[in-house]
Amino acid sequence: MPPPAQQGHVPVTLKDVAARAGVSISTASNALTGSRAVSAVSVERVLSAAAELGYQKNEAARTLRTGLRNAIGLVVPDVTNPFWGGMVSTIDRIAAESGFHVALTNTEFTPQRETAALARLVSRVDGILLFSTHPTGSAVRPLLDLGIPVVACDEAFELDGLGGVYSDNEAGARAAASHLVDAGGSVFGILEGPATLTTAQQRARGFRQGLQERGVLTTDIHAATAEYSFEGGRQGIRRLLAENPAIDAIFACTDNQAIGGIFEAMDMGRTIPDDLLVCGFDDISWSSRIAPSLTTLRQDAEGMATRAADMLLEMITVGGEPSVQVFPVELVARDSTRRGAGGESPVTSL
Amino acid sequence: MPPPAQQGHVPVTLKDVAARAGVSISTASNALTGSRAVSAVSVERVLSAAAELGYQKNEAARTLRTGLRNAIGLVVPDVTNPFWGGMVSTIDRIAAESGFHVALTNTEFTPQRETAALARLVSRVDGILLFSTHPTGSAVRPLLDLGIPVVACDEAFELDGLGGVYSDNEAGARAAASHLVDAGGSVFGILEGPATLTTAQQRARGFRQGLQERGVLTTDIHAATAEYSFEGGRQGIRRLLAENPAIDAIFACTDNQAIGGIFEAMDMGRTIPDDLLVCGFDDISWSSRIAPSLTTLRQDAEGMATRAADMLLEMITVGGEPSVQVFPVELVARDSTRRGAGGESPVTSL
DNA sequence: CTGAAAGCGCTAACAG
DNA sequence: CTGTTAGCGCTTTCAG
Repeated sequence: MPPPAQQGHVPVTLKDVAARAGVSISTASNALTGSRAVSAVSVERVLSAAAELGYQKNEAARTLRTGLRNAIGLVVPDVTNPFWGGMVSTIDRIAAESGFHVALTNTEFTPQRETAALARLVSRVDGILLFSTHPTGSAVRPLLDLGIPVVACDEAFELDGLGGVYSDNEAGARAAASHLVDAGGSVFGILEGPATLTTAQQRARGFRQGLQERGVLTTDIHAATAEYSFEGGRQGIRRLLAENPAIDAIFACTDNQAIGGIFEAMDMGRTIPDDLLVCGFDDISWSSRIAPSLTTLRQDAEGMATRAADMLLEMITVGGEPSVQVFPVELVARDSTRRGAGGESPVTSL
Repeated sequence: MPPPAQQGHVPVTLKDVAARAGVSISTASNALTGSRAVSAVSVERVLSAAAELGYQKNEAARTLRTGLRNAIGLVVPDVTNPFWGGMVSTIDRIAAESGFHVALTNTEFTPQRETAALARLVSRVDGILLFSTHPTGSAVRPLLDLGIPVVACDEAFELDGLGGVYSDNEAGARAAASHLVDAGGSVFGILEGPATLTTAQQRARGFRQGLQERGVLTTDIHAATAEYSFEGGRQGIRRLLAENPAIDAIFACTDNQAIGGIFEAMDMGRTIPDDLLVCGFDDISWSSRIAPSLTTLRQDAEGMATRAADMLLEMITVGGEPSVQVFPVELVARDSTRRGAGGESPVTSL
């Protein structure tokens, strides 16, 4: 009968396992990793020795030797927002399937935390998935020079050697403009996002372009800047409507803003969609739940997260080349822009 | 003039820095870490050499030598749910302040992913914050035996040596019962959670107790099991109301369920709160946004996350003892249980 | 205050 | 198929 399994705080090393199995350290290692042929008997003995001792591979030692950390860094602005939360969930699942773990940093939109996270991650992960809110080359260039694969996601980031996975924000926003004109809008408000966010810039630009194409005059377009949040939307729309009471159609850069805006507008006595049309961007799950349900541009969050994770893992494991991929978005028309008749939710791909 | 800074994929080691600074490796190390007194001149030379070469400390080597990983594992069921998302955000902030990074795993409520995550985390982190949905000692006991600090959070988990941070679920649910009776409920429905979740058990038990204390007969209490999600709530309430149309008050174990339930009930033609009173649990941000706003039991998510992270970091860094801490919850009465007059949102601490 | 050297646990040559 | 051995880069004795 074998002695009792190793307990307590003294770590069990490969040496212990080898000794108990009566083989050399390298045979024990190879039996465990399978990187070299080992006789069935030895494998069996090593495996049971490891199990009896409760052996746990020391990842730090393996990393030091091989240079592989089996970890990816994930830098996002706000996991509380279901748009990013869902992507985090997808990425975590894919990483886990490949045996990678995810080192998460939530920056809360601050450049300091983003920069700090990047610096901290350098020597701890094999690659980084970056949802940047302050895309400065100076923080990312060094990573690339160090040979660390980086894939930017959601927020566009132009840099040589950087992978990218984005939505077609401009096309989506143009479609929003056209849809709001069709729905009966005549004086327009834009709830823009913070200036550092490329998604905010692209969506605002696309929306203006779209209105212009439909012949709307610049004097009938008003804008306010607001945080990418429910509260940001409330405040933004309050300012917008206070300064320009004639506004009868609003485009918000995110659903969170749009929903905050809807609630604020209703509190101000507006009726949606009759007094005010509202269109968001993202299609978070809550958008179809609130009343009135929110017309929005659906991003393929799942698809983008999957592509970004796959691209990064390929860059890490087989030296895959970074590429830039743009995902189409689709207009989901709901009650917030549907005057008169109710009905189903038609979806238009762009 | 010094040669150009090191670029490219060849990693810069401490040896390189020491050579360039003209000091020994140990002096370079001490200059960087400050663990031993070093002359001002040497410090200066080492620091500038490190900066010029773009030196990045190799964390794996440091970990191998010191045994410190400066990482905590965070295992949660669903980051998409703002209740957990918010806690993840808080924990990440606190960890980052102490120089720790967070290895996140999203289990999506599956025991396999939880077990796998725990196994993968053992040799990669200094401690684990566990939001378990399948609290089995067999997965956690080994971690404790290995000397890895573990703090359970949200879902109660009884095990020697395990830290714990929980809400007082029973007291909260009792308060919900009393509140629903006061609000005019007479036939009650419970939207229970999955049986493996201790929060679900505690809340259901507390609610039944509370009803009993108020003299409600067992025959007037009906229950259905549902996932902790919006869709789970929809389905659960549909079954509940189909089988027991007399139900006029519902207690859901989570706000997500409650909100799904409200929407489903309204789709079924019920008016809330007049036909049906609804009370949730959590107080996620959306609960105050929907119409009718949701009466619920507010958990101190921020406080719990802070306490859990602090406790874990103390256990890791100064050998702090694990303890079990229960946070009070408070009833937030809103429109979903307020028949007749509208008004503000009174809050009752328990 | 500084340097030389040991060694953390593992993998991957390099011999058998 | 197996064993011996040389480090991966760092921190930390141990000697000056």
